[in-house]
Amino acid sequence: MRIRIEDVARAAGVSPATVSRVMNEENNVSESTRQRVLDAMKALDYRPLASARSLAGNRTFLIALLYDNNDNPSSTYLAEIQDGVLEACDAQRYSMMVRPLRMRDADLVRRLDSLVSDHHPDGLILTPPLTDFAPLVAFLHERALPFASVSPQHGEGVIGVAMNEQQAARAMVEHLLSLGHRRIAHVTGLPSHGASRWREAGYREAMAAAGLTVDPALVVQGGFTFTTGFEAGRQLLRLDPRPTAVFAANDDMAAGLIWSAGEVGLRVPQDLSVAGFDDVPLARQLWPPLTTVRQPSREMGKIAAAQLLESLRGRGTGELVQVPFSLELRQSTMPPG
Amino acid sequence: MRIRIEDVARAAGVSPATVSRVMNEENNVSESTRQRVLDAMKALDYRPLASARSLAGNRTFLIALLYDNNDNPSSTYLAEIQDGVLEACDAQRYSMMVRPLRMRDADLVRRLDSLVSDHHPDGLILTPPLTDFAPLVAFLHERALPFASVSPQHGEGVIGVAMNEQQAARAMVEHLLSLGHRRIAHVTGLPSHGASRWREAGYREAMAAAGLTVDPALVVQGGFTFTTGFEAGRQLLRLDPRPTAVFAANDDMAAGLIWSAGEVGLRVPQDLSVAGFDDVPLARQLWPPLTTVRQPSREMGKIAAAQLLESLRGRGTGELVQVPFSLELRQSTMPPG
DNA sequence: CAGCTGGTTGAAAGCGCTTTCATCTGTGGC
DNA sequence: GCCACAGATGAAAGCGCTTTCAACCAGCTG
Repeated sequence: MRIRIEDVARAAGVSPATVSRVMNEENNVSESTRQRVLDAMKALDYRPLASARSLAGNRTFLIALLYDNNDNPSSTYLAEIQDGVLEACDAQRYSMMVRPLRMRDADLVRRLDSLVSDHHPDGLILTPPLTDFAPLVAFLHERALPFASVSPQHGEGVIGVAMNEQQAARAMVEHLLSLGHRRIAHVTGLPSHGASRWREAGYREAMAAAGLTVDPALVVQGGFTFTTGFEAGRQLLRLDPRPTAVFAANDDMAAGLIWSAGEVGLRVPQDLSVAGFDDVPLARQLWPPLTTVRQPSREMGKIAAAQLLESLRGRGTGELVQVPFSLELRQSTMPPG
Repeated sequence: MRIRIEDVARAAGVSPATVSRVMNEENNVSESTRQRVLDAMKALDYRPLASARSLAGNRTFLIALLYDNNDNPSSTYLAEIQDGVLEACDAQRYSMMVRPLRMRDADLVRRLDSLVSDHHPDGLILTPPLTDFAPLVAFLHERALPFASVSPQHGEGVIGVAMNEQQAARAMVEHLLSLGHRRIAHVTGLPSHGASRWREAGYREAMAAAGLTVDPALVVQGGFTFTTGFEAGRQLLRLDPRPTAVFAANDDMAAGLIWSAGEVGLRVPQDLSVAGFDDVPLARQLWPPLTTVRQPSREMGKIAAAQLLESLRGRGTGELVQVPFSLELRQSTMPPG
């Protein structure tokens, strides 16, 4: 019924061992043999049985995506990362499993342990804020499990992918400055996230470079959610003088800001410019469409997975790939009235 | 190093065959032996190697979650389903893989075929709108692959989970009627989705039961996204007389409606009541918080997976489980001014 | 030209489980 | 009290790959 390696071997006139070598891209097979085997595999539409490969080869062709769906409000962001990872896995016939974890739970490591012991993934992908959670990272090192990180806070010796968020934030604030804004507020995210710190640093850097001192009242702590953005907006719009522009650390909070402006009868962007960060689908769905920093999340997931898979094969550079950001200038920003 | 079945057998004073029988919950093992084996497994913290079980037992302990991330705008909904499925898998030591597909792509079946041929999942879970996509379902039947559906349109002989959406929609519209609204508009979803049809049917049913004829202008076609809700709102609010309440087929569109009201200076709920469907996190994040129908997506994912796993073991009832809905009455609705 | 080397290839022994089949034990029917 | 029989258990043969090890075959070296 099922085509086995033996069938391919027979068709190609070689031994199963040779077919196996071809499948695993070993380099001690002569080119002519290699071609014959590849042809036979294609002709028979051969699909190696994953469990047999795993059992004999002591690897699973499985990677696990870890995320915190509790401290990470934006399921859209995670969904995009996941899609990217899947795409990379697909290309290499790996499969992906996912594991939601909660940094708050005391048994995070135990849950991770059970994942690892039960399924033996060949490697893992960490997403923020898990990337820098010490107990988790320590566990992975202890078990010598390869992993790649998406946007880790500490990038030394880590493989994965990152974007220069500080520089991106600075560029966005410089855009607001170039429109003529001077009283620019900032709503931060959760302090435990690198994203929050980088974006605030970029904001301060741009302001300082423009020779402006930041009024402490203009920086409000948010939590990456619509609601926290909404509340930060209420607080900022009560100020006198009011800010003419607000840079929010993510799009969800920017949406909340726009909403709070509407509540007190201010119009965006005529009375208040609002800029966000991430470019989630919501950004284009808002009214007015949101000026924001585009973070290529899907692409980042794909790169992280590709980096991991490369390193699993003992190839690859094992570095932290930097992806470029871009500013999406839409209708939520304009020069101050 | 690793504890194998043989080690457990030795510790329990039985043969590996018996340990295997205990693991697989076969019923031809004496109770005393069973206990001894279970104790030994626990004492040694034995974790059977999945690939060995798969190879010998001809099953993979793997299920695949299929979704369409193209025609299904709400990544939140999918994320919740996914979490529920994971929870059920976890409990039974199954693992889950995910596969995004696009109904629009001609090669959907080919992509599914490659998933099945490469990974041999023991079963699948279908989410809307894939649940009723004929080529997909036909393929699964042809391959005799077990599957469970979440909210299928045709429930006969299908195992899975569903909610009576029509009844829920009717209840929501009845709530609006009870507040005193008479001119109630409805924004539909994508016509290919059962959700869209059921919700509209519930709306019409409630209106008819109240003895009201539905002005055709009050029913606007949307597409489940914020933007389509926003545009439907613009259209509805231009009507004269205006509707005093709108029931949107999902929360995203309800958010768009609220936004469109703001644009023309109408306040929700004083000038316009808005109700949604699904109760995604956004519903609570909006201002005002959205009155909506709670659909327990996470729970539904969990139930679908549990049903599938039961049926894989040859147990279970193999039916379509009905979950209850509830109305979340929040601040976006009030009696007409 | 014998001996060596390095590159190719195949035979065969597992990897850690499941499952068949045979064996063994205790039970009830006559 | 003996035999047939059902239930409980173990021995052993795989499941479909990978990998070690040995064999083989040029092509060189001295």
